[in-house]
Amino acid sequence: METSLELFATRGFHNTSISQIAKTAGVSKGLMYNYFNSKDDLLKAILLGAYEESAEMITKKLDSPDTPQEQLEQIIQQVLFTLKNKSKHWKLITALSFQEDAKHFLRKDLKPKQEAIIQQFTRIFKEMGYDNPLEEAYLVGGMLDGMSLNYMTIGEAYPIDKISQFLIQRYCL
Amino acid sequence: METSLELFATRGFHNTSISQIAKTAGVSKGLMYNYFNSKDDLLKAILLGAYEESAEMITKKLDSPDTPQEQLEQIIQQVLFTLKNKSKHWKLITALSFQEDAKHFLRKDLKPKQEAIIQQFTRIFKEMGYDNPLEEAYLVGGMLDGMSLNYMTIGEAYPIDKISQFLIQRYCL
Amino acid sequence: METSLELFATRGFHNTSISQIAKTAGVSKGLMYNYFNSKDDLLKAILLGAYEESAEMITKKLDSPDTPQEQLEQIIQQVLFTLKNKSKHWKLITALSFQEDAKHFLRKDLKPKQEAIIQQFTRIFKEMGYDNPLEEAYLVGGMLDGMSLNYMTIGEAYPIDKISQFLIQRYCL
Amino acid sequence: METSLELFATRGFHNTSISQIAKTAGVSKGLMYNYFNSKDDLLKAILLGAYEESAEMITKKLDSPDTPQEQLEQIIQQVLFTLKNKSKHWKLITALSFQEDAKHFLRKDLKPKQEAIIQQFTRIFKEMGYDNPLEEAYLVGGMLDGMSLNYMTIGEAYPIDKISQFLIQRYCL
DNA sequence: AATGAATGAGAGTTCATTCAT
DNA sequence: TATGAATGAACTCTCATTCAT
Repeated sequence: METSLELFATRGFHNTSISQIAKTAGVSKGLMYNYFNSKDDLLKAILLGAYEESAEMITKKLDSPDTPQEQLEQIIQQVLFTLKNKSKHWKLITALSFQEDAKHFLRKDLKPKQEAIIQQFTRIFKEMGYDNPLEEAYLVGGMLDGMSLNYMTIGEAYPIDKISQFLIQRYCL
Repeated sequence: METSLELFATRGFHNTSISQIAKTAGVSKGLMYNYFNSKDDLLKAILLGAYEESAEMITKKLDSPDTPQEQLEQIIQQVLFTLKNKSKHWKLITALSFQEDAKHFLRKDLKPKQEAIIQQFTRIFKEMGYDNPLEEAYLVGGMLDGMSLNYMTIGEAYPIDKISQFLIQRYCL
Repeated sequence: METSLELFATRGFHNTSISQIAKTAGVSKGLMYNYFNSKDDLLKAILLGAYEESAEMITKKLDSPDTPQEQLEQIIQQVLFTLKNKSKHWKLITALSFQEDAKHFLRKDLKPKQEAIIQQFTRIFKEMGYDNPLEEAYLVGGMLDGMSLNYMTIGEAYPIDKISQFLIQRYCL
Repeated sequence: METSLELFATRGFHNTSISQIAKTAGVSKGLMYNYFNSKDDLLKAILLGAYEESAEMITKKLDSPDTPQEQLEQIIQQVLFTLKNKSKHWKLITALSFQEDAKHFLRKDLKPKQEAIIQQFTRIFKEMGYDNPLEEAYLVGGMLDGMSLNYMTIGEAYPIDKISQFLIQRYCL
């Protein structure tokens, strides 16, 4: 699964063959089918793992008792941390979200998570006294998505730390 | 090329066969190879077309003699307009930017365009008297990217007009 | 289709690979899929051909205006002729009738044909004044089936001509 | 072996995997290879068992001291009994007899048995005073084969009891 | 005696590409 | 210019068989 994630994320799902995965992982092609019924099955297993590992990280600290500013900062830091540590998971998920056939599977689980984050943002901005908390939430949410997109495609060449630091300074201090 | 773009964008490059394109376009498989040396070649031709049609739209009005605020609004409107009218182009480009092997080709042309926009933003924010014009430019640029990402994957369910309106109101009025 | 029939009939459907057929027929594996969507499709095409060519031969002369004895002889001769000239078709069909999954397809077309023959026999025996025409029909029908079975599996070593001659002499003279 | 016979007869040899047999029989795949060197070996063992159990049944009562008519009836009854009680064995054997590569193995043992029956029939018909005892033997033998074929492929829908009863009445009473 | 993880050859199938027409 | 029959490499997947335990 690790090798698969690695290859799926860097070369794309359809661009990665089972043979390739098996050879890279140092096992036989046949063995893969002892653990996963199909290539799609393997993908699903990886995505499920990604959800449990990453999506949870993003939402786990949201109900802490801090000030709205601190909460917002925590979420941003959390997104940043997840993005850096689980970049392959997110790269894969984002890439798949462009494929019509994979969408159905992703939508089911991905959408609620996204909406939960937007709701958190909205609540926080409301507590911070903003006039249009929902719109502000969408702005910041979009900002984080855009930041992620750039980091995922460009990688370390994208000055993610400086930007996120500026974002925090802008909204939380 | 039109049919190819349509299919590549909705079904994915690897998920679309030459036969499929030919049949949809109403020509023979063989004829395609009179105009394009390979499937990759066809993709490159489409991407080049996409650049000429879309990327240009984004940058064309930047040297107009308006106020910085008006210039910023114009760029945002331009991005919005392009996103809506050339959504297939951008969907394809963005989806491909996740694949390591396609990156080389894209990077070459895509990066300068992106940097040009960031520079425009930076100049504008400097003229508007912002303290950290570069960082501010990255924020707004990221915001537009995030907005685009959401629109490309979610589609009309994403309230792109309301959000972009709010963005303009926030920065330009 | 000719090569496929040959191989399916002698080696069995599951025992014959597409590669084998293609190589024997002197074409590429890929070409097979220009004409047949799948191996099953190929089999169906062959079986349909078999029906049109053979089953028809068996029933075509049944409404001739001869005496019952002559009619019976004609049917027997027809079966014999078909068996000898289309032995591969019948070998394949009979072999398949043992496979649970092929049965559905075969039953649909095969059963009516069989019943038609039994009915012809019954009518003939009734006209010939037999006491139990239906039972007699089943006997002769079974006899022909058994004769076919032996001829299909043993081949020329089975004295089919002598036996059918005796059968005719027994019932028709 | 029991499970294998069951599966081979109903689903076909090539359609039945070792895994399937092992799972159905409740043992491990590996264990099967402690008792049989290969899948072919397993098939041979089953076929040998089939011969010992079934073919013997058919011939065992032939040298009884009854009248020819009674002997003939006994053989027919025996075939009928065997067919009904060992239908899976015969189904498998008959299905295999269509495959060129299995033939060699089957021919060796099957042919003598068949010829023995024909000889018995011939002797009986000679004792009964028939003019062409050998031909008559072939007719009745073929009749039994045809009856078996129909019963094996159609199953209970084939009126085997009525037909065999009529056959007995025809020749033995 | 018994297991099942592991292998690899080979199955059916797809598809980018070529080329005679 | 235009076709589509033909190819062959590569794909996903299956399964008989082996072997360390």
